[in-house]
Amino acid sequence: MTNPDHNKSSSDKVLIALRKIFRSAEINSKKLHKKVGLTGPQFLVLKEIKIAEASTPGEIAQAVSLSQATVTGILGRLEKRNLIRRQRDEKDKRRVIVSITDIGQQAIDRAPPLMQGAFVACFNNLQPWEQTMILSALQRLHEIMEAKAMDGALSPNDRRKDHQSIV
Amino acid sequence: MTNPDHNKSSSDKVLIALRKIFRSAEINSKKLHKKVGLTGPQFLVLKEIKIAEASTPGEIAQAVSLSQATVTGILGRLEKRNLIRRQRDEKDKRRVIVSITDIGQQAIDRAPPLMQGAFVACFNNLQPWEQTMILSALQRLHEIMEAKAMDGALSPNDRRKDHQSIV
DNA sequence: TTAAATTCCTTTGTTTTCAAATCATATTAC
DNA sequence: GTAATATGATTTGAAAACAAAGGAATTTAA
Repeated sequence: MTNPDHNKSSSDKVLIALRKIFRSAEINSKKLHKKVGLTGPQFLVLKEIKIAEASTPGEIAQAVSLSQATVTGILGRLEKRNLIRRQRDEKDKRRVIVSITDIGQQAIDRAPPLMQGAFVACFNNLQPWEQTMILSALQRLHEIMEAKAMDGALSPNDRRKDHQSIV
Repeated sequence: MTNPDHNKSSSDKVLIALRKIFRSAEINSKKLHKKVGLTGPQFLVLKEIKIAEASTPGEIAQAVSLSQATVTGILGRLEKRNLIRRQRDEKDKRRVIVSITDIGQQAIDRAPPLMQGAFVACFNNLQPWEQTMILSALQRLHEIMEAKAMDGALSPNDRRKDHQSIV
């Protein structure tokens, strides 16, 4: 049967764990969409708009770690459903000011209990030290992956024949 | 002046950290595509086909933790470029046997040093305790995200149930 | 003051991803 | 032996994600 897990290196396991996490997140996002009407990324962006009062696509993109192009797409979907509005900044007409509508407010107020239900609850139930540990592990991992994204090729000598790169 | 960490909760930070990791992986995948001609998922699937000698879309999907539909899509792109071939199983005509071609072999042999080099190298340079910490944090996180409805549990290895999270 | 560079957003094109619907084939039940 | 069910793959439809190219507006430089 597949997935013998033995003879896998530590880094392989990390990548596999990441894949599973992403998959869980993805599947859950779809479920939420059916249940609440908002996908994970939509919720994330909408929430950012709410707490920032008003913002621009670029700022939102930075805040949530998405590309500007991606945010534009999400914004389009949110706008089509009147959850947000876009207005050209009068002072600097290159900029677009994004703000949340009443409907958006309601959506975001209604969503959290459902959204955060399990994950946030579970996570918050962890001991503080464990929360901290998870967070710093993720941040460390991100550092490593950014380093990797930078150069691309490095040690060609290190040719282990097994497995699984790139999440 | 966005993103002064606002009033983000610990779980928010975890989700953001995950987003950043995912983003790094995504960006890296695109770079690799330009350099090697294979995206991360394509490499992953192709490699699985190689080591499994021959397999079916369903088995591949399980092995790499992707849905069958997703694998079908990737397979289509790989087949179009003659990196793999598909043949109907004569015994059970519902099944499709996927196997790697010579061209696919070459592609996969050429890719690995570029694909894995940096991440694996960086990760392996960490102290063992740090590797362990990262891995267990990820596994813990995955548990949390998958937590819920552990009712019957089909097979011991394959537990996909109900999840709730965002990212 | 006009031309060039920069900034900000959107558009375009491709890939990845999923669920749900669909189609064909197998297996089981009656 | 046929009808119901199950299984495996694909198609469809939608969202997400990126880079790269494009259009407008602003800022800088000449």
